[in-house]
Amino acid sequence: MTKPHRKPRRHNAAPDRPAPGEPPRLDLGFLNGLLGYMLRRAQLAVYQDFFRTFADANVRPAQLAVLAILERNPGLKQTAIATALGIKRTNFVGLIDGLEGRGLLERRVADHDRRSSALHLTDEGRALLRRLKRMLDVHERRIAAGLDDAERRQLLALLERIADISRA
Amino acid sequence: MTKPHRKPRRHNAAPDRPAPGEPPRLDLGFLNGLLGYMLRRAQLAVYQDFFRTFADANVRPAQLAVLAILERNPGLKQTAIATALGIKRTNFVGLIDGLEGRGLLERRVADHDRRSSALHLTDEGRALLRRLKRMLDVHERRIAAGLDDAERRQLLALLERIADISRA
DNA sequence: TATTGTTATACTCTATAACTATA
DNA sequence: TATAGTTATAGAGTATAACAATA
Repeated sequence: MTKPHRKPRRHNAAPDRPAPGEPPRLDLGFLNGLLGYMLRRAQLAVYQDFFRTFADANVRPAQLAVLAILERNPGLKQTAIATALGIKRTNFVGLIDGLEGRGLLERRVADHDRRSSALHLTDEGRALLRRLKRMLDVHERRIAAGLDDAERRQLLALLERIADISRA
Repeated sequence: MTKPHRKPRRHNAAPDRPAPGEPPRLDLGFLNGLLGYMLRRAQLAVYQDFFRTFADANVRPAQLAVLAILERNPGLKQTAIATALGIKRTNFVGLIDGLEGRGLLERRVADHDRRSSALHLTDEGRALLRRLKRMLDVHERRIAAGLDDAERRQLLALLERIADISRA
């Protein structure tokens, strides 16, 4: 998956190449009409817009997802969030370290189980989240710009059915 | 993006944890109803099925895409394919090395420009492609299992409109 | 014994910089 | 000067293994 990773870091010499407006339109053979291929292209376009939108706030999709879940479920255990998001708990550690280091959330020893960390948003985290929700609104409107409300809802419903094939 | 990377390599001791059927169903807050979030989840499910389907053939999505384009456009230059797929030419080298090393395609010095490599499928590449197309058929039917024909076509159309926001 | 959080580590994907051989 | 292919390298994301503290 082509993830637009970061803002281009400024170095000292000539880059690989400037992206020339559009990729050459050539016949993609049987790729056309494949759900997997179109899904990937759509996801890529959305990620592009996401990174552009949240560059200032320096927030990545997984980070926003954590904040969103935590807003609704204060005190949730670290691993519960990780599994809900499909992230291995081992990779989740660094993600939470980052958010905690920025003062957006804090780990508290959980009641009744001193192994687990219960996560809580800080005031600063809640404040940032308010700002992020406004940015998200802009982002969402931009990527759904070509769709009317009924189409947007239908796309969401169809995507949900695709996403659920794994538990069929 | 959570890409199912490889077949689990067998090591010598206990793994991180067995994935227990389903992630706990908890309230995801404002993530629900977001195009970007549902798109990611759908893409993930499709990738899961793709890797499962093509594990035997040991073919990844980008590799299949190259073979598909090459079948329709024999002799296309390396960089033309790379840009069409949104892959940087610098990262494309290894991909083509792999396919060439497996005898599936070959690089030929292009007529009129000895800098470029014109890519051509070998007989072996064409043979594998026939097999891959049958596997792809199974894969595609599986991920679209919950949709009738009209729904599948509509999903493709909606995805295409999302994918095109970048060139708006 | 099993689970939570953690560190260490490896592989893949994507990115930039710089080289070469051609044009 | 510019372009095609290439190498080297770095940063994310995701994977497994193993350990300490706790259950």
